[in-house]
Amino acid sequence: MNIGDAAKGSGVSAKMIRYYEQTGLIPSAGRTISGYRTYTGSDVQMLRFIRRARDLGFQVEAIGELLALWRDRSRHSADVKQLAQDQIAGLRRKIAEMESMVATLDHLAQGCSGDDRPECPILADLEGEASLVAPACHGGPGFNR
Amino acid sequence: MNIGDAAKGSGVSAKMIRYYEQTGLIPSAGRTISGYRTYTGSDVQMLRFIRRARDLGFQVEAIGELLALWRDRSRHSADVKQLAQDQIAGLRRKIAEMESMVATLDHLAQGCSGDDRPECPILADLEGEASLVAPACHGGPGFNR
DNA sequence: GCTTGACCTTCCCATGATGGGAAGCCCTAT
DNA sequence: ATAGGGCTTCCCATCATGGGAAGGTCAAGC
Repeated sequence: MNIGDAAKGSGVSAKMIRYYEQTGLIPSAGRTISGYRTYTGSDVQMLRFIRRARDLGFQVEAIGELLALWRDRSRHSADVKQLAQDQIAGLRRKIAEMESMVATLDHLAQGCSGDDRPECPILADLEGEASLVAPACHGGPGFNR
Repeated sequence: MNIGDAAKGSGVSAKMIRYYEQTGLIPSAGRTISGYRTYTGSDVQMLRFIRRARDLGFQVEAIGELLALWRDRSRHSADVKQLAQDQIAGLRRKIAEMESMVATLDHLAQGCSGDDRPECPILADLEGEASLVAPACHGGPGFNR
């Protein structure tokens, strides 16, 4: 089948299939005499594997390792598990970062009247007036006055 | 002061200061006769504002809006709050996505023996065998054998 | 057979925020 | 005057993805 069908069948765009080939994530596809790439059912399965891994947030580099393990019948599941756990750890780290941002923003937004007055603890905080909770102040530390 | 001092004082790299100028986020800095950019204390304060906003995950485009509101003395705090809440919503959406990935991965990893055997529900899932929990197949659940 | 439209190819460019590095000018302290 | 560090611009790279142009190919319908 042609690249368009492989794309439809796998959920990976034709652009990305070519990109994956170019970067070596997947082997070069066969070609027709006229130069069209050809794909088999198992190629589509591999592409679907890749798409699922992407959906789980794996970087392309890690997907390369996953594919290698997938193809290796004498793999140790411990190696796969390790990749998954690294991925989990990375995601948890990013989640924690973002949760910290949300906490700060939420805190600041709650202190903001949100009406037509200009005073705003959010801007005051960004300005670096004081700590996270810096009230609209403009006159020194207001948070324990 | 020169760009290096502004960078040190604000926590924004010289590279990024030039980039922000180039993209119009900040106005063009003054120049000495010989072409060096010059910065004032309030420029540094603006840069610090930008860096804090970045630390809260705001995209540069949103920071432009925040800066405009910051400079606008007749702003309505409601507009600032709206930006903050949009940011919170965006972060929460990404967090939810990642949490879903973690949940799936965690689930799969727990079903993986993680030893020297090749069977692995993680790969089986990526392969698209069945549902999230697809056990190492060819013979039923292996992880509680 | 020829046309048409859909598909394929390669190549270049763009994203967003950031860094690296080179070539060359400037400034200051010795 | 010379050395060193800082500044300038310009180009390139990241990472995964898409857009689009120019041109070749294929299959269906007339």
